Amino acid sequence: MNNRLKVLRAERNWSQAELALRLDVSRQAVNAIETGKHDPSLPLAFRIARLFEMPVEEIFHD
Amino acid sequence: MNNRLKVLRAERNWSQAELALRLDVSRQAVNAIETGKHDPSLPLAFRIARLFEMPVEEIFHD
DNA sequence: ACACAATGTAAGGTTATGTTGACATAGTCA
DNA sequence: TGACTATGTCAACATAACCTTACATTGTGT
Repeated sequence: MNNRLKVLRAERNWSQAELALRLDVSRQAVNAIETGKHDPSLPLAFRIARLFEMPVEEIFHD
Repeated sequence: MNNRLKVLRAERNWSQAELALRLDVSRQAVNAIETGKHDPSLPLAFRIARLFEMPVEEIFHD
């Protein structure tokens, strides 16, 4: 699973810590997703999509 | 996470076993998702969406 | 150069997701 | 009735996801 998290975050000038806070996960969890270490759970993927106000499919691929 | 799997499957007259085959998971995994025992992983959610040819958001809620 | 913020990474743990195998129940059909 | 299908469920297990704590590295600004 590829994702555009890093770009979307950069567009908003958020740090990983800031994003983590908004998603209610640890900064390391955000980092792990961005660096492709693992995929988010479905509920977390939905929280991410809602936060960036776009469909899940526009953030995650493959 | 709520989902419309059971309905979508019924619309196509597929058994859980048939759906499981198409998704390349066990029948029990399909059953567990339908009965709300757990959420699918993000990759599996994408496979489901692709199979039913609709956005992830139209199948899963909450 | 120095301090500090941001990011990457690692170890060790808990919970979630998915597997196989097995069994119970209800419905269908020859 | 007896065989078969679909569904729900359980147990035991493996791996993935996510957590915390901690430390290393990289980037930024004075």
